[in-house]
Amino acid sequence: MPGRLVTRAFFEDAVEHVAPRLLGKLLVHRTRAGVIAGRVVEVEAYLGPHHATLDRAAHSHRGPTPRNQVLFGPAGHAYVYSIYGMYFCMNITCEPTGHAGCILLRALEPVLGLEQMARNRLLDRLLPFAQRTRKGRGNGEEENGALANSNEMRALASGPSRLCQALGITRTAHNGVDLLDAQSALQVRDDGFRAERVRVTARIGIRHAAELPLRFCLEKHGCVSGPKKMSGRVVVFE
DNA sequence: AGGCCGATCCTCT
DNA sequence: GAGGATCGGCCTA
Repeated sequence: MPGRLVTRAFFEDAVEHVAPRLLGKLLVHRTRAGVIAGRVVEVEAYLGPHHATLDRAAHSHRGPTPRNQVLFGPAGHAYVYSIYGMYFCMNITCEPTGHAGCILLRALEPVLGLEQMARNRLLDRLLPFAQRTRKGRGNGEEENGALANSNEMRALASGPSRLCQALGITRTAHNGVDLLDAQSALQVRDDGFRAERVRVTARIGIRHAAELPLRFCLEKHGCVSGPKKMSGRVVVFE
């Protein structure tokens, strides 16, 4: 398993604060077929109903329901829901118990298990690419900008439902899972990667509260989803 | 590069 | 009964 487990305290903070810091962390899935892992390169924050700003795009904005109850529980757990009858999206719960702030994972850079990702995504034409790629064979410490920029790499896990499909994340198997437990099949880990330039923009694909600047991505990273031309502003981390 | 469309079904009102 | 934190295919330019 690459890197080290992230701490609970990291996620027990205000969601707007945690979201940009989550960029660069690893989402790791231990499966029978082997370890599948990706680096978080794009996220969106969703505000709980306790927040001063009402976020009508958040699933929690009218309070707890059977679907969203995980959001009101402790930080560092997976909230996985199904959408459009055919896909899943995954969030990570933040803030103390009772506060429903969460972070939607929107895109990963494939790091380990690229061949399994291609199979899970039903992209058989990408199997040769995944086998050829160093990272796919598991010795993947090296960062290769050209590879991260390739259409093949982007096709694997750029998009909230694509990344769930690539890692094999489903609601029945993973909703409510503790991502910070060494026993869990699904974990968030830190391998020392530090984000330098983070772009902040409006969130994608929502009707309500569409103007809030709550989408965060690694600046100029080839695996970020959505339009290539981006507005918003860039924040430099030291 | 960007816009429109249909698939498909769960959730909440 | 309506709508949705999407995706992939197909269209125009």
